[in-house]
Amino acid sequence: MSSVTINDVARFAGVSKKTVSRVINNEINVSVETRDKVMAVINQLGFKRNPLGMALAKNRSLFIALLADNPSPGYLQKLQKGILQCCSEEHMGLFLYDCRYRSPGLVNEIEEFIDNTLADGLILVPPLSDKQDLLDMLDRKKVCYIRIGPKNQGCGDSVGFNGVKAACEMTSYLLRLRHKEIAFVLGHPDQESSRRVETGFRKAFADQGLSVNEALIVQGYYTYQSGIDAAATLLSKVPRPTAILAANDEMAAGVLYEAHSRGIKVPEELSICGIDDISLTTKVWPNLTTMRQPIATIGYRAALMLINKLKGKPMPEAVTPEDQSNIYDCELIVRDSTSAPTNLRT
Amino acid sequence: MSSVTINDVARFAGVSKKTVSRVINNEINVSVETRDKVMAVINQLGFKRNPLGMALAKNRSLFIALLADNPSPGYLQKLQKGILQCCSEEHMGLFLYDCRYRSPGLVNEIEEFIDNTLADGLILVPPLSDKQDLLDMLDRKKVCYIRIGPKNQGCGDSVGFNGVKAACEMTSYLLRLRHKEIAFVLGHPDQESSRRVETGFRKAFADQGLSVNEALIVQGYYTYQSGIDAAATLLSKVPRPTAILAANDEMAAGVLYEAHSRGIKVPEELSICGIDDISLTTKVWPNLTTMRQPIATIGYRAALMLINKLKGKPMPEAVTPEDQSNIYDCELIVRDSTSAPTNLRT
DNA sequence: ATGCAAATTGACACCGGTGTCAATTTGCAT
DNA sequence: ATGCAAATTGACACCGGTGTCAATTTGCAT
Repeated sequence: MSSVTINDVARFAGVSKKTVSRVINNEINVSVETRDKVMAVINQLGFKRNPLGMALAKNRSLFIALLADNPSPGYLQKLQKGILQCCSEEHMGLFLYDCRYRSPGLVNEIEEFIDNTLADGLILVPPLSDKQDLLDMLDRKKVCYIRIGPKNQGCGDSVGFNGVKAACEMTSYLLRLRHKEIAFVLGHPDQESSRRVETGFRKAFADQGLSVNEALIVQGYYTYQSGIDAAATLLSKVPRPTAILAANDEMAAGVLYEAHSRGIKVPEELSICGIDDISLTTKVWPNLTTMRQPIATIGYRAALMLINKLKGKPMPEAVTPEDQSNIYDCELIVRDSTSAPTNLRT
Repeated sequence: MSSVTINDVARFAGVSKKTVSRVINNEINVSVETRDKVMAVINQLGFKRNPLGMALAKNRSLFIALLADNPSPGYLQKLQKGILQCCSEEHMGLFLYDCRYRSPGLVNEIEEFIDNTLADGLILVPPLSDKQDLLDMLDRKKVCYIRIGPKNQGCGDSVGFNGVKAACEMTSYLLRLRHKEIAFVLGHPDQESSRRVETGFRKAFADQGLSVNEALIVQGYYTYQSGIDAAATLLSKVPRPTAILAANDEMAAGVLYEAHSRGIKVPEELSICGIDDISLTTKVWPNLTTMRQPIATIGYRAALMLINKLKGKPMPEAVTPEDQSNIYDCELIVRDSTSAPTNLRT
C-alpha cells in the first residue's frame, strides 16, 4: 500500500506540507503559482488525502451514520437509497446502525456506537427523530444530526413530507369516488407523522362538511402485522367499510392480505390505499393505490444537509418551495386497489 | 468533547503510554501488577481507545463495508440484519456501499470508496462475489474480503447455502405432490447460485428417473419483473405447467402476480414456490411456499469471519458441519401457494 | 553474592494530517 | 528608494495511538 502522502507532495513541489494542506483545503492566502504547482504534483502523483489523518488532526471524522428502527422495511430501503446516492456523490462513507427503539439501553448503545466509529453526523429516522434523551446525548457529544419527520418539521435540522396534505388528498379522492364508510388505520402513536396523517384524514371530511365515523378509526403501528390486525377488526364490522386508508403502505398491504383471507374482492367490495409508495405496493395483487412520498429525495436531502453542515458549507440556494422548507409534497398514484363502491357502479 | 486519552491513563497510572497501549491490546510481557493498575485507571477514567488514532498508527482501520447490488431487496435486508448484528456485538461500524454491477467504472468507484473510508474489510454480495477484476483490485490494495455465495464455495473466504440441495428438495416436494409439468425460472446467469439451483432442479428429476421438460425452463434474473416476464411465457404454454419453481422468492412473487393477473387460481390451478424465505413471501396472498435460507445467519457468519480475519483472531471451533464448511442448508417451508395438481385432488 | 538470560518497561520516532505563530515576501503609498 | 501593512510561507507542536529498540528489572542457576 504505497499510498502518496502529503509529505511526498510537499517534497516534490518543493514546499512545506502545511502549504500542501492549505491547497487541498482550498484555503485563501496561497499564491496562484504555488497552488498551481502543488495541484500539478497532486494530480501527477495521484495524491488523496487520508481521511483518518485529517479526522485525527481536526477531531472530526466527517463520517456519518444512519440510525434506524423503522417498522417499514420498504420505506427504509428507499430512504437508504437516497442517502447513499448523496454520500457517493460527496465521497462520504455511511455507517449503518440498526437499533431497537424500545431497548432501555438504547442511548448508551448509540453513544458506544459513536465512540467506536467516531461518526460525527447522524441521520435519525422516526421514531428516533423525537427521542429527547437521544437528542440530549447527541447535543452533549456535539454530534450533528438531521431528523426525518420530527415534531417541529421545517426548522432547519429536519426533512419530512406534508402528511396532512397527503392524507387529506387521499381521503378526498376516496370521498370523490363517493365512498361513505371510510376507515382509517392510524400510524404508530410515537411517531409524529401519525398525528399529521390523522389530521389530514379528518380535514378532508371537514372540508366537505362531513363528519368522521370514529368507530372506523383504529390503531395501527406502521407494521405489516398491525395492518392485518386492524383489518381484522374493521372487516368484522357491520356494515363493513367500503374503503380503508392505512397511514402507510406496509399496513395497507396487511389490510389487503386480510381482505384476501376473508374472500373480500379488492377493489370491487373494498378499496384499499396507503401512503409512501414503497416497492411492496406493486408486488401485491392488486397493486395498491397510494400517495407517493419522495422518500429517496428526502433521504438525499437529509444527507446533503448533514454533510454540508459538517463541512461548514452553506446549502445551495433553494429553487423550489419544497427545498426551501424541506417539507415535500406527495403525489396521488392511483393503481388497482381502489374504485367507486360497488353499489354505485352500474 | 473532553475524551480521555491514553496519555491521561498513563499519567494517572504512573506508567508510559506504551505500557497502557500494551494493556489495552492484551499484549504479553506486562506484569500482573502493572496490568491491574492500568486497568483500574482505565475503568475509573472511562477510557476508550480512539479508533482513528489506532487506525492511523496501525495503518488498518478495522472498518468494514458491505458492497451490494443484489436484485432482491428482501434478501439484502435480511443479510444486512445478520451482518449488523455481528458488527454490533463486535463493536464495529459497517459502511454501506450501493453499486451497479454493470457500471463500467465500478472497480474504480469502489477503489475510490475504499480510499475515502479506509475500510479494510469488505463483504461481497453476489453478483460481486465472482467479479474477477474487483477481486484483483482488492488483493492489490490488500483489502480483506469475504464473499457470499461465490463459485468455489467453502474455501475459507466465503459463506453460502447449499443451492443444489435446496432446489432438489423443493423439486422433490413438487414431484411428491405428483406434479408432472413443473416449470423452472432460472436465476441470473452471472450468479453462481443460479447454476447450483438449476443443478438441484435437474437432480430431483434424475433421482426419480424422470426427464426434465426443457421447454419449461426459462431464463430469469432474480428480479421481481423477470419473474413476471418468465410467468407470462410459461403461462401461455399449452398445456400449462401445474407448478412453477422460481430460483428465488422475488421472482416467485412475480410469477404469483402474473397468475393473479390472468385469473389463474393459486394453488388450485398452479403451484408456485421460491427459494430464500424473504419477508415478501408472507406479504403476498397466498403466502409462498419456499426453501428457507438462513440468510441472517449467513450474514452474521460472513461478518464474523471478516472481523476475526482483520483482528488476526482465529474463528471459534466449529460445532456444526455447517459452521465447518460455511455452507448452510435450507429448510422447506410449506405455505399456501402449493398443493397437489387439481386433477389429482378429491 | 554473582552472572546471565528473560521479562518488563519506557524513550523516541512515526502514522498523515492540521493549528499556531513567527518569519519572509509582496505590494503599495510616500 | 523607503516604510509599512498585508499576503504568503514554513517550523514546530500536536491529534491519539503503535513499533522499535535500548534500558532496566527480575528470576534463576551457580
